[in-house]
Amino acid sequence: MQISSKKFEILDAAQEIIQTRGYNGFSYADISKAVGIRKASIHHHFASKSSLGVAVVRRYRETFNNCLAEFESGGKKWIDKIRSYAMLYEDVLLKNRLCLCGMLAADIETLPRLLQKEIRTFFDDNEAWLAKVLSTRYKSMSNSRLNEIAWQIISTLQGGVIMARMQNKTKIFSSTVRELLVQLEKLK
Amino acid sequence: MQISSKKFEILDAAQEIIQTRGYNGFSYADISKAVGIRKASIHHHFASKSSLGVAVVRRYRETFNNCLAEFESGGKKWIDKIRSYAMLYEDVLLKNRLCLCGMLAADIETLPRLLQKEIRTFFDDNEAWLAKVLSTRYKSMSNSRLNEIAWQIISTLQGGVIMARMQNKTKIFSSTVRELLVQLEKLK
DNA sequence: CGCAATCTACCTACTAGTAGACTGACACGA
DNA sequence: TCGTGTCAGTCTACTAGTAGGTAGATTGCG
Repeated sequence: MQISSKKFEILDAAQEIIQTRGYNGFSYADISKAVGIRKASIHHHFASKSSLGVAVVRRYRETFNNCLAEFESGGKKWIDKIRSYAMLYEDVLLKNRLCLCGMLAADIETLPRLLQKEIRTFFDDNEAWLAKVLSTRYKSMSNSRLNEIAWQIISTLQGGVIMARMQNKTKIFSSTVRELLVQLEKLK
Repeated sequence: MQISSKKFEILDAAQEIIQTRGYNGFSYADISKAVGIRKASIHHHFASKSSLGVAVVRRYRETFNNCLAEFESGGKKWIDKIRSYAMLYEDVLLKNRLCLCGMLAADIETLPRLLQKEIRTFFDDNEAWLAKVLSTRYKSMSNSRLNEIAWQIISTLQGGVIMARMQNKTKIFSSTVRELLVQLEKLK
C-alpha cells in the first residue's frame, strides 16, 4: 500500500464535489460519506476546509499545467494546441462537471484569501500559455492584444462548459469551440 | 407608500446576494440584516428559500426580456443590438456582480427543480433573441447555425463576466466583447 | 373588527471544528 | 525474541454556531 491513499481519496472526492456543486455546496459530511471515514478523520489529513480547498486547487493546477506543457512539446500546429486546450474543458464537461477553477471563480467572493490567490494564479498561467501559442501564429501582434485574445478564449470555454452543462447539451459546447477556432484562424 | 415595499426590498437584497455569492452563499439571515426585518418576517412574503429564488429569477427574466424587446424596436443596426446586449452584462460587472442566471447556471446541480426550469427558460429566451437578430444579417444561414452562434455569444459573455470579476479587471471583459463583435461581422 | 405585517421564541438538521481515546504497524534496545 | 515507545490514522462524542422553517402573540392601519 502506498503512502496515505486516503489523502488522495479525500482530494478526489473534494474535487468532484466542488466541480459539481461549488465551494459552498460541499461539506466534510459529503466527503466522509464518499471516502468511508468519519468527519473527524478528515481533519487529520486537512486541518480545515480552506486548506483542503487550497490543496485541491494546487493539485488541479499542476495537472493542468503538465497537460499544457505536453501540448507545447508535442510538435503540434498552433491551432491544434488550442484545440487540445479546448478538449481539456470538454473532458470535464463529459463528466458533468465544470472546470474546478471556473466554478471557484464564480464563487470567488465567498472564498478564503489563500484560495482566491490560487485560482487567480491558475488563470494567469492559462493566459500566459495561450498568449504564447497565439504569438507563434500572429508574430506581429502586440502582447496586450495576445493577452486579450487569450482571455476571450478562456471566457468562451468557461462560459461554454457552464451553459452546456446547464442545458444538458454537450453540442452547445462543441459547436462553440468549432466557431471559436475558425474565428481564431482569421484574426487581423 | 406603495403596496408591500418590503417585498421588493427583499427581492432586491436576495438578487444582489445571489449575484455576488451564489445560491448556496445566501441565507435568510443575510436578507434579514439587509432589509431590517426579522428572519421570520421574510417567510411571510416568501414561504421558502426556493420560492424566493424563483421570484427573483422571474423578475430578472422579465426585466431582461423587456430590455431585449426595447433593443429590438429601437431601429438599431443588428450589430448594435448585440452590442447593447453585451452592455447589459457590462452593467452587471460594474456592480461587481455576475449575471443572476449565469451564477445560478454554475450552481445548477444544487438548485430546486422549479428554479432550474426558470433558469433554462431565461437562456432559451436569450438564444432565441440572439438568433433572430443574427438572422437579419446572415439571411441564408441555417437556424441551427444561428443558434450555435447565439450560444457562443452567451458563453463568451457569461464567462467573460466571471473572469473579469475574478481578476478585478473590467478591461478583460470589454476587450473580449470588442474581439467578439469584430468576429461576428466576418462570419461565413 | 379584520387583516397584513411584524415580532419573539422556538425547532430540527446541519456546519466546521475539537478533545481525547484507541488501534496497529514499525523501530530499537536488552 | 520480547518488551516498549512512537506515531499515523481512525474513532466516538462533543462544541458553538448557523441553516431553513414554524407557532403563536402583537401591532397598527383601513
